[in-house]
Amino acid sequence: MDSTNLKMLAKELNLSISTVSKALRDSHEIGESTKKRVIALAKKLNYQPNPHASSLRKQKSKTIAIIIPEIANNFFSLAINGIESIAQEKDYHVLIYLTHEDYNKEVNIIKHLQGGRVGGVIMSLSSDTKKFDHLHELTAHNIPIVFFDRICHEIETAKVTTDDFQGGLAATEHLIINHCKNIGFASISDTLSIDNKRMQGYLEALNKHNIKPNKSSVVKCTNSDTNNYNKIKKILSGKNPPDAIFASIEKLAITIYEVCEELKIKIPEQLKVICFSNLSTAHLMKPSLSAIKQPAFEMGKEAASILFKHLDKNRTFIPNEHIILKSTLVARGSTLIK
Amino acid sequence: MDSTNLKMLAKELNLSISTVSKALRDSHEIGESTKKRVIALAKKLNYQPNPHASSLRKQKSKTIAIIIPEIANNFFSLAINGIESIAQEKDYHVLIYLTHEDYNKEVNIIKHLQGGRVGGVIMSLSSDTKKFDHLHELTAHNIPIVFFDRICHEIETAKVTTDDFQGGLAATEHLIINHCKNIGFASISDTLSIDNKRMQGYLEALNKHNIKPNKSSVVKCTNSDTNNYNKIKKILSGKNPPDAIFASIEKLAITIYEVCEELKIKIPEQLKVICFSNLSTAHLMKPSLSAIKQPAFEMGKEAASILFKHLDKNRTFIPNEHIILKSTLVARGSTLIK
DNA sequence: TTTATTTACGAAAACGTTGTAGTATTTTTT
DNA sequence: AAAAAATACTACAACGTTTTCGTAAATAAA
Repeated sequence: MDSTNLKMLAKELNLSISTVSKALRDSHEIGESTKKRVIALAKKLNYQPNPHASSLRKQKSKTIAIIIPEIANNFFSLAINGIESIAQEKDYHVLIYLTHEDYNKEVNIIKHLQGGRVGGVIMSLSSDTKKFDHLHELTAHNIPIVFFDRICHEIETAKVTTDDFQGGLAATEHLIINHCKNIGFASISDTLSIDNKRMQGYLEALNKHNIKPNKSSVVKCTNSDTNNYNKIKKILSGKNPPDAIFASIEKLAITIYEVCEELKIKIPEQLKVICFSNLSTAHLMKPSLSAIKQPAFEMGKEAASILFKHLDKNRTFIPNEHIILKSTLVARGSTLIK
Repeated sequence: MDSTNLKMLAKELNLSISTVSKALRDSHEIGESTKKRVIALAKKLNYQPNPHASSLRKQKSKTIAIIIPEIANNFFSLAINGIESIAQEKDYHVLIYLTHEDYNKEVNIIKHLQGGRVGGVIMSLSSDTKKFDHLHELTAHNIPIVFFDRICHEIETAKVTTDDFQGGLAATEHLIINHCKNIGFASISDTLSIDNKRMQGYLEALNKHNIKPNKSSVVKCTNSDTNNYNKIKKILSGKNPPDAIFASIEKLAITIYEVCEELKIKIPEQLKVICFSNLSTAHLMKPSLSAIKQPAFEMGKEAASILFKHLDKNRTFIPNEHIILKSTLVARGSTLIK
């Protein structure tokens, strides 16, 4: 790291370090001709200011952290894309942390960030996060958090989600309209707000159409794929199996497809499937997967915009605000009446 | 950012800053009882060292950058997963940058990193990168780069790929064995080494089986999906269309599926398709997609391990080394003889 | 007992920036 | 012509660490 610094530029130009620093930041205190000389040499020597020195001095870092449960998932990678697009534009840097749905990892990551490595955080909760002390602590250290999708109501800040209740309602009504009578719901978490909202939408749809919810049709899934596989298999091979399942997340729909393959259950004839999903190959699946598609990219953009807006103004407290973007139902083969 | 720092700890404990600093890093210069006192208070006050100060002083940052063309792609997100798993273990932080296959963005990102924000870089080239000055410059600034998948031969360093030639050979032979006579190749880039290698494997397979390569069967694709769509459509609707296509990357196979849907070409009956892919839903597609599957997660892990090994030893120069991991052919419906 | 050596700490100088508080000039105002 | 203000710079003190170099006191070796 023996790269050019202000000192070297100053010596070369016979100027003081302060003058060079100010010239590069286009201060009015510096004469035009000097500015030009400085900028020319800086360019020639490919000067890049040392970000650590700068962050230390200014006590802020033009860096944010994204904390998400996983990355091999279209929703989250699209959201990252959205965040990154704004970050690149605003000249911010993006650190990425994965919790792998593990509360302890989430806590560790957050603790680490208390040191001031980042100016702010954009995050989506791990599915087994039930306590929020670590998040309170972070905001107490003046590091703002903006939540997207898997938000935390306990923290006063900005939150970006889609209309999950509406989505759950629409998905379930779509199934009802397509003649399903015994509709199951596959959930991922008891605590996650989005999961609850989706389930409430589901229940509301049943209620609206005078279908009384069958308690055994709600499959509480976990982070273990094999576990989920077995649970779903049990339900689908039991007596009085559902004729449709609305899955809270894409991963569960995949598992449902796999179980159906093993059990030779035909989708959509015997079982209709719909889920929240951003799969790019949903339309090429067998059968093509009906989905509630979230504007993942826009959600990322929105969350990032809000965060940067506050960081740029040195506001470390972000008031409560709930941005709700619309998701859209894309009906495909998996819910088709045959 | 008014978090506890060494000064506060020192004052509280009636010790000097140096003593506290040394105690926290378990220096032999400090007595056991003092160490305990310091550590206890640090824990109580939730002390996190300021990473900027530390990086500035030590002239290294426990941070690396991942530079990749895109993220909404299973291969790259799995690779990130692999990198992150090692980073978390080694207590490194990971910055992420996307080039969106744009050479100019790649150059800008690299230039930015010259300031010393990161200790090293793990990257996969953009598909339109033909010049490598920016990369040479970065290594000249003592910031090592480890390449994975889309590697750059011009830079002397470690590179992690799969056996792309073998993969191309295997994929093509698989098609030949399945009675294909007129096999096309869909490429993404003239310059990308992996693409070339895969194509060479393809050509070698043809040669080995005495099939003379049909020049018009090599589709040179770009970064524009619609462009690719049209090119593929043209070939498939022209006269003497291929009876199989081997696509260099997954995205192109998706496009082929889409074109076939429009043209009502049946896969695999009329056209067999195989590609390099890490799609998690390949087995659920219609038809299920035959693929050369790369060990993306392991590639990321490997690249990260090599980089961290050097960084931990303060070696900024990484000697040439080419790690070649095995990819595996997974034959599925899209190449089945019917 | 005297001289080394070890132990346990502290003072101070970096690291590269940025921002405040000067200070000579020059220019403008009275 | 004197006073005020603007211009174009420089010196220096932070920011929070880490590390080198001291240095007393305690212990060991001579």
